[in-house]
Amino acid sequence: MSDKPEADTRLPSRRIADDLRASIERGELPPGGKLPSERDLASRYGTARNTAREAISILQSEGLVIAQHGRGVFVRPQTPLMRLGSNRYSRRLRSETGLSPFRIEVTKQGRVPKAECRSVTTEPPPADVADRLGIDPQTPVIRRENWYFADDEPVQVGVTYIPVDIAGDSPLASEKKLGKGSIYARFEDLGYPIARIREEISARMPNPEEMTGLAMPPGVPVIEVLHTSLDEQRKPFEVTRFVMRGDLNGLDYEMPIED
Amino acid sequence: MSDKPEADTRLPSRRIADDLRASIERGELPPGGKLPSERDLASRYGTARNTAREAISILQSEGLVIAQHGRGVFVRPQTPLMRLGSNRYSRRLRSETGLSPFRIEVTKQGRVPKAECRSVTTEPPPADVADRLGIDPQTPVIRRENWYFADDEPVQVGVTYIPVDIAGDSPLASEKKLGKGSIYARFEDLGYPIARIREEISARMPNPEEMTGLAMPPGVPVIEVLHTSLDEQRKPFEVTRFVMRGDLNGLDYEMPIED
DNA sequence: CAGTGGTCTAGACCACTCA
DNA sequence: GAGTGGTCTAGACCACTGT
Repeated sequence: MSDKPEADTRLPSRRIADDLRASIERGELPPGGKLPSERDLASRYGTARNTAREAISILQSEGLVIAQHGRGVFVRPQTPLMRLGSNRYSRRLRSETGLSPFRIEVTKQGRVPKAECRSVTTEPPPADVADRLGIDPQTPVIRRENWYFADDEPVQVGVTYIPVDIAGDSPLASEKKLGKGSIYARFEDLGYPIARIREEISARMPNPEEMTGLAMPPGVPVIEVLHTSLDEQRKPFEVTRFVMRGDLNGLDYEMPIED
Repeated sequence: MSDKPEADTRLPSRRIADDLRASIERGELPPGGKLPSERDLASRYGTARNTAREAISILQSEGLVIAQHGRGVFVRPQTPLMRLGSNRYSRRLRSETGLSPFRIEVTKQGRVPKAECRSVTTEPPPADVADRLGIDPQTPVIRRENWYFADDEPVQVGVTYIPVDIAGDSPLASEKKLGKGSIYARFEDLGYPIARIREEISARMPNPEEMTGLAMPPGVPVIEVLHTSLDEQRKPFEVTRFVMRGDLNGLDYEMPIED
């Protein structure tokens, strides 16, 4: 009856993927819910198991589902993003709470924050960092590598580069605790109050090291932020490269229009 | 002789992927260069073709290579990113050049910019947009959909939402040309000079519509920017959601530290 | 036309999880 | 031990690109 039934020209793998995606979007498969097994899908659609598997890998690359060996394939639960804001650097926030914005954000989500300085070394900086610092790429600088966790899950890494003639033998150059307030309180001690920031943002897929280091599920990009701190004379005194899991982090800037 | 030769415990597909990735990183396979064919790799490594194919799909999901049907698999050439900056909204830049920052950036790269307003409608906004505008999600607003191209390649989409009581029957509410200067010149005409902006940034994999609309290669994320324009009383008067190809676009903010 | 990637089949064995 | 995903094989046919 009615229209002539158009043949479904879609490939079997696409058809399975489309059906599953629709189920997810309609909410029939809720976040955290379990998809049918590969063997199940294959027999239901009358295909080989590999074809059902291909369908799932499409959804995986879209970041919609996550497979767990021996358990099943699950709809990726939507964790609310941590919103790192431009107020991250606010002096008032720093002194009022005594907490870093990272700790505030994570705590707000009911998770337990942890930050850890994994290494402090002296070495020549990458070319883009040297450029932002306005120095020669051969000149060694202090390099501090920081890891940030929520409930012991790694969520971002920050690598900070500081010219040696600025850090001197201050706490910034040593592996010991930085002391009260954030790293920017130490820069202030040294006569470099933070007055302006520049943040260059890009998104890309993680490389294998980031994939394991940040325990990234497939189908999730990273956000890379190249941060530069400027003092009142607009002189750069510190550059940090942040790499963050894109499924857990976001950015939130509010700023005046200048000119 | 020497050490006992440790067995290579890596899976065949990983081994092939690792070898190819190393070749790319060493520059033996330069950007734009062609990888060996799948059948080639399979026979070289003594595996089935599917295994070589799996290796390539790993590199593809890392955004390192791009496959072209009937031609081969190629190392993804690195196009320089367009850096959209906070100066995007600068009044001075607007009046000095008469060009939008998008046009300036694309032209700087030796490509031909094109912007096109694809539709202007009136409808209820998405929940997050209504929230930023401080209005009820049921209230219809003006919706303007803009597409941006470089050399006729789509690079980003922007969907702008404007409360009806602000747009009125001004050019903002019609499909006609907006006139000299950018859209912000029109808001200024209406008594809404842009004084501050808020930009909320996230990264994710494209959904199927974005994939086709922006002609996205696999293994490339999108950057989503939820932009809010505020007037001198910090009243929001416009929200735009930008979705940009992550392999062609980046952001560049410079701002003062407030407080 | 030959060569390429895209999709699929029908099996197989392994590693992991959970009752 | 039953059920799950992870990997692999050895084929097949198709669609697309080049000459």
